[in-house]
Amino acid sequence: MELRQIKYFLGVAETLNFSKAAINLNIVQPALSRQIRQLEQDLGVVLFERNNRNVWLTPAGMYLRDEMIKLDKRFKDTLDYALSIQNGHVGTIRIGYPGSALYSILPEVLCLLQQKLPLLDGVLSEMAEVEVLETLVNGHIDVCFSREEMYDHPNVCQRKLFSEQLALVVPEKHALTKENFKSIAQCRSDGFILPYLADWQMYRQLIYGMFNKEGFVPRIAYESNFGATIMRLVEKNLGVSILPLSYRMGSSLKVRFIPLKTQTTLYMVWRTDDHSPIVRNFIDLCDEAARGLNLDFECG
Amino acid sequence: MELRQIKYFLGVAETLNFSKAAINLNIVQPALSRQIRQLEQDLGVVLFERNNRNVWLTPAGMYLRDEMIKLDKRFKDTLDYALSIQNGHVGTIRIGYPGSALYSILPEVLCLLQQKLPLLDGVLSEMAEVEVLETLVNGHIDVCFSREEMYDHPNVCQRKLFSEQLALVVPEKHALTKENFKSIAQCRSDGFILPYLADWQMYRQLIYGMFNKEGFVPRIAYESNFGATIMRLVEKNLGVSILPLSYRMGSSLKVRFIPLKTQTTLYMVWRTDDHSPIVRNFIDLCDEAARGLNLDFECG
DNA sequence: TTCTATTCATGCTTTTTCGGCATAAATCTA
DNA sequence: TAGATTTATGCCGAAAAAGCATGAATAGAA
Repeated sequence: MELRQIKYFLGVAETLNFSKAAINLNIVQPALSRQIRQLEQDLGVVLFERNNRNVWLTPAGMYLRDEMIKLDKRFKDTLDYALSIQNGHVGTIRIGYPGSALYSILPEVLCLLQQKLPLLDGVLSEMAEVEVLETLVNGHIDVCFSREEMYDHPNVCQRKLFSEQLALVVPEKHALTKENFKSIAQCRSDGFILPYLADWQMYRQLIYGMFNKEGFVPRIAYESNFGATIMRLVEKNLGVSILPLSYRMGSSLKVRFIPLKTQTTLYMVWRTDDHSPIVRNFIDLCDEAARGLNLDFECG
Repeated sequence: MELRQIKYFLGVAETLNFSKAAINLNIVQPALSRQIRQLEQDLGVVLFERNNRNVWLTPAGMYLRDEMIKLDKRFKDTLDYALSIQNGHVGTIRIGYPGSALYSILPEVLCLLQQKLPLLDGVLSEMAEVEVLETLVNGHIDVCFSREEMYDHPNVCQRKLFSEQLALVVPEKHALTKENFKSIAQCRSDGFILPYLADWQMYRQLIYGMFNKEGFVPRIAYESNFGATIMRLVEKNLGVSILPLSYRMGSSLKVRFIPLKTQTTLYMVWRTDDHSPIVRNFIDLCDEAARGLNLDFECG
């Protein structure tokens, strides 16, 4: 018994006429008659009652017709789903990200994911920038966002998503404003609230490079890897900070963002040996999200 | 894509080894490799990752393996059920019977039906003996029980099931007992309660033959086609009756059954042109029930 | 390292199956 | 009764599948 014969059976069951069914099935009538007879022998079930003039279904034939139509549909659906799995449209992707991705690319990516790959589940893990790489390499996540360059790392690949300005974050009552701002050296006497940054991190060099250029060493009032915490401390007059400008989007606190010249870049990172189509699709999705990103926070 | 290829796929998925799977499938390994490759091309889905040494399933392959096992089971179940339909083990049989079958063969038949053909639904219609034949011929029922001989009827077939004695039914306080009973002529002065019997009915001839033999014409007090009604009237001293002895089984009324010599035969009847396997199975079942019937009501 | 055994893939040949054609047999219609 | 329609059967060529021999790669043992 073969699927071809079942297809033929359904063809005959539809027209109840071997000649016409044969035409629909693109074979000649004798071939069809033989295949149906073969099927009946294999099954041990008489599907059609027929004389030299008429054809009709037996009760068992009617039952089989109805069931085979259902099975055929389920079969096709199953194949479609398997194709979706192969194409990376179905499954789970574990995403690691530092808090600084939360107000820029991440919501856009998740919206796109919902729209374009609704069968793909995203599992989100927020973590400090310093943890991101190790978590990825250890296989606890599949992709991550990072502000670190790691083009020379052998086990991971990286792609630039977008750049944005850094901003000085001061309490609302602070004397410094966008208008009177000239240099962060004006905050020389303020305490700084900065994320904990390891020596090897490029982001650390980016931040501290700014201080060096202006010729002072900032006083560290507090360290925190969580933007929300940092902004709250700034609001409470406990210091000033430097954060990516997109943080402005998620804050209703009484703090002021003063854009700086310096840019920070967000990257998308994945394991070199991970050829999963899900990861590939997700990277493409992030690319698309980054291209569509509106970074004009001034007007936001 | 053919069922053969799916069978091969499941074979390889089980062992993850083309050579061993080929042995299990009774083909040579190159043939198996080619068929799997063909299947992968047809589906557009890579089922196995393989190098020259190892084979393992892709995610899509795992999904398809699990789903195909389920589909295969459902497919086989469907074919089994179709075979049951063909063999008359599944469906509905409409059974007509006169009340006099109710205490003898019918319960036995229904028990056997439940045991041996649990997927066969019996639809019961009690009706007067005079209606049974017409209802059958008109196609409102598929089989019926009857006490009439109709071997010469062109449209129906008939088979004898069993014979039993007739009995005189008298009120408990009636003077006549098994011991002092000699002839129904002793009831010459009693009113008789008999079913309505058309002239053409053999059963009528059977009953009235007894009266003729004893040389008297019974006085008909009441007519009823329902045994329960007749017995109740007898209990209430409104007359005596003649019924098949098996009625004793279903009665807790204050009536006495006095066995007579005369026998009555119950037949099973069906339409000549009805070749349904369900009817055939049911007839066989009734035969079996009749053979196993315990007619020794004396000891019951 | 080298040899052997195992495993999957490829090329060629044989066998089986399937489809096409001609036609028979049966039945309905004019 | 003749013609049209429909299913079944016999025969043949084409296509597909299986078998066989062998190649290529690799893991494991000597």
